[in-house]
Amino acid sequence: MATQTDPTPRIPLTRERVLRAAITLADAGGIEALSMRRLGQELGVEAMSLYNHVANKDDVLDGMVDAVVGEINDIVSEIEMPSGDWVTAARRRILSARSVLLRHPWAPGVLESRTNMTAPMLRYFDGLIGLVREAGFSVDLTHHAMHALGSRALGFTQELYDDSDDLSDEAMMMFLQQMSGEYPHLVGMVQEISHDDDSTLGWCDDQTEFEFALDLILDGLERLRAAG
Amino acid sequence: MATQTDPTPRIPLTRERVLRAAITLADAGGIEALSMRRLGQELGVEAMSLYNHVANKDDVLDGMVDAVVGEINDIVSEIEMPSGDWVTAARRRILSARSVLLRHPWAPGVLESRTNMTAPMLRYFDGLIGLVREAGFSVDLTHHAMHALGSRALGFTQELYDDSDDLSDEAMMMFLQQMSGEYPHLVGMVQEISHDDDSTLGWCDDQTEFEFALDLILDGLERLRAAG
DNA sequence: ACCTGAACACCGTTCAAGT
DNA sequence: ACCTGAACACCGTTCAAGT
Repeated sequence: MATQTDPTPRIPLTRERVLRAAITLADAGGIEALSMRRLGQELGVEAMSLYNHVANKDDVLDGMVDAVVGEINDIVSEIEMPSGDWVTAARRRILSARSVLLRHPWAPGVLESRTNMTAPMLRYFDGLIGLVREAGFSVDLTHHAMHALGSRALGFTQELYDDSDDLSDEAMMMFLQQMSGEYPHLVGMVQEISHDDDSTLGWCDDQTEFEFALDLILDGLERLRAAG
Repeated sequence: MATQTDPTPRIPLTRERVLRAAITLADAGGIEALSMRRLGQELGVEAMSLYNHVANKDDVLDGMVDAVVGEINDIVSEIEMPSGDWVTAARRRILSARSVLLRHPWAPGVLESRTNMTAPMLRYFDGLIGLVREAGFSVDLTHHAMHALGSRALGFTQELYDDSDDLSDEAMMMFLQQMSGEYPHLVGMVQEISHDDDSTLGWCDDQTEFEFALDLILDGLERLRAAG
């Protein structure tokens, strides 16, 4: 008898495991799929047991964000930096951060709902600040730069319009025809753009638009740096 | 007898009144203070009665956003436009939009949570698109410009860090001292900036930072237009 | 036509009770 | 030390019943 091991020994619940399960849940079903009860269920435990390892749901969300930003920091720290070209260096960091966030679509929304900076975020921004300071940015310009980049520094911007469930091409054309009276400039733009493009899919390439705006800002900042 | 009017005749419930009450509630207590039950209570009615005038809570949120964007459209349509200077014209529109949103602090968050464009938003963007097209923007540059501005076109950007409940000056200095080892660049920046500034209040002026980023983007776009 | 009360199916969180 | 069951105080929403 004595200490015969259980046939399926229960892995002990830890904060780590809770957060990992929460991220998996959110990755798969979106953030609205994440409830304390569902999370407990996923871990084979009652929801109330979770409170032995996390303070509350906000603590879970904080932990999830920290894990994702930690993932970003891991990648960024391995990037080799071309010295003397801060624009390329910053660009690489930011696009790397973006690639991580694309795997966690819920992360931007949760990130924006947290108002306090946590250690991993401080670390990320400390690195970016160091980069531009080394490139000769004044303290003031550095400060403005961080605000101008905002969430874009971490690789995301909230889109105001989601074209993921857009109309078919024919339905779209009919819709535009009807709307051209009220919104002539908008409809004109959409029609011309979708005409140029052969793709049946959405007419906005988020990656292209993100990079366009990023380059616009980085170029502007470089101009201000050079002007002194 | 007959139709003697009630001493306090009840104003009939309408969608309009429901939305107005919802906005008042959110302006005063934040968006988390808005529940269907609280809203009914405010209107002297059971929560369930609201469903005779709005489809559901999402419909309420949609209506609230439309009302605010409508307010923006009203102001923007009255602005006189200096012809031939699209940068100034766009700047005025956007800062006007911002001034409206500052009176409805809940609006940015709700705006971002809506993924479908509604009539007032389409109208706002149609106007902005018309403005830059008239200034000689190509269709492609116009499209990029709208994405680059993003929510900034409507006068807001989500800040990643809220310094509204910041530490006192002394506490801040001690905190920075402790953190300078881990985040040397960040701490260095904050220390230098707060040293330059006499204000005891938060060290970031949101309005200044918003305008800096806006001008950076507008100038970049103007450069691309001119290069053309 | 509009409003209500009761009910349903969910939340996050507490607390005393179990082992 | 950790987990549980019951309970509390909230949600949004439905539906049959009232007037």
